[in-house]
Amino acid sequence: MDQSAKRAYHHGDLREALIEQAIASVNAVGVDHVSLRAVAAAVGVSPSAAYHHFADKDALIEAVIQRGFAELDSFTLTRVSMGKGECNPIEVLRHSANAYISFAVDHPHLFHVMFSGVNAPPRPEYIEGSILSVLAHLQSEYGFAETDSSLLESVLLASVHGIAALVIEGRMNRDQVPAAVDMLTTIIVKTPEKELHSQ
Amino acid sequence: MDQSAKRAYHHGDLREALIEQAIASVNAVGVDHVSLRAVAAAVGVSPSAAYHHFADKDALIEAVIQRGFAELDSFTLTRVSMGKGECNPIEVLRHSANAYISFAVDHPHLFHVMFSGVNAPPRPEYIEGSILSVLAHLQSEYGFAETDSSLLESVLLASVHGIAALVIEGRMNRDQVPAAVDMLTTIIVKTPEKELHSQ
DNA sequence: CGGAAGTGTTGACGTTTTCAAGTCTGAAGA
DNA sequence: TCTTCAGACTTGAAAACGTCAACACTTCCG
Repeated sequence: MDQSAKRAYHHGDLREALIEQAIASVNAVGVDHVSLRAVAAAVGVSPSAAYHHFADKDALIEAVIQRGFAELDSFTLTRVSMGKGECNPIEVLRHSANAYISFAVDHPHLFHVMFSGVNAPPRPEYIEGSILSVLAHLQSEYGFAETDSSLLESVLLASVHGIAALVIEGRMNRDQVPAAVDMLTTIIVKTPEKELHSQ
Repeated sequence: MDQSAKRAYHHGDLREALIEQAIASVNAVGVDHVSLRAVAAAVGVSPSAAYHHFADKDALIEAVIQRGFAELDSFTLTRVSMGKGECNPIEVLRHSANAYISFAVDHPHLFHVMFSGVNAPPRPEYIEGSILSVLAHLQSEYGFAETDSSLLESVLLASVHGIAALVIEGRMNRDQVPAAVDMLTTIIVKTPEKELHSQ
């Protein structure tokens, strides 16, 4: 039996195909202009077929969002592990940040849906891992207080995310990203802990 | 003649009323669930009436976005000028940043549409003004190089924007915002310029 | 072999954006 | 004052959308 032959009736893995096509559509025209009917048509099934795999359109979009986070994660991870000789945690953070921003800039519409929740469920995010490793490094090197760690982590994450947003909107040049990331990380590393409390 | 009486046929300033109602709807349910028909009905006109004032639905949303930026600006501005005795530029920046984030958190849906453009036209943003004043202060105090100014400005703006995004999504507690803003500004102020180039 | 569960289709309902065609109104000119 | 006319609004309908009930095919398991 030829398992690669297209079956006329049963698709094989329609759920997967719908998600894939929906991601492509989101990337192409933005989530506002994605229609279930068009996605189904592109995959070659009737609009109703999707309802055997997703409760409604929102459920499909939610699947797209989850897939987006997974792709962001794996993209950042492979980009970081490519420069494998690198052990300096600050350099690792820089690579993570640059990868995160690259992904955002290359998939602006997908990135936008991913962060469109008003009180979204928690998502995986690899970059947090590299941030934490930098903080650990700083702590052993400069003796940062534990209490500041979570706040500093948030500020770092926010800054990286914000740079991505700025670039997507065309308010910051893409070429400036590495310099901005360097500046950000440098600023943080070069600030001794006691300064943080002596404002 | 009673100019406050509602005219049955001619609305008076339908364009304005539509924008106002559209902003309210966006704030209430998010842009995805705003319909032109509902907006028109809420204002008391037929759906087609809107097309005498806007090319299409997207044009109305674009007007909402512009209005959103104007409101963000005026909100930030009045919040800053309330603490008028304050002359320390760093404190002014902190107030600006906190106001910016407050606005975002209080109008999450509006904030989200405002930054949904992929290569958006330039928007006014007051906070840039306060950032610039801080940079000027830093330059005279610590002798920052001019070349770094625009980059540092972007990083600051990005960080503030990113904190707002984090809070909206529920990944950072609202109470932590002042501490995060303090930390961010402190880190930047306490970093002498030469450190920036000695990575 | 036979039926049940799963997967896809058809056709339809209600709602949406959008537009062409028509109606009303207020104001300007005779 | 009367007429006229451009602009503001309505009506009605076309096309597309999300969604669902009812039906058809296919696979798998007993």
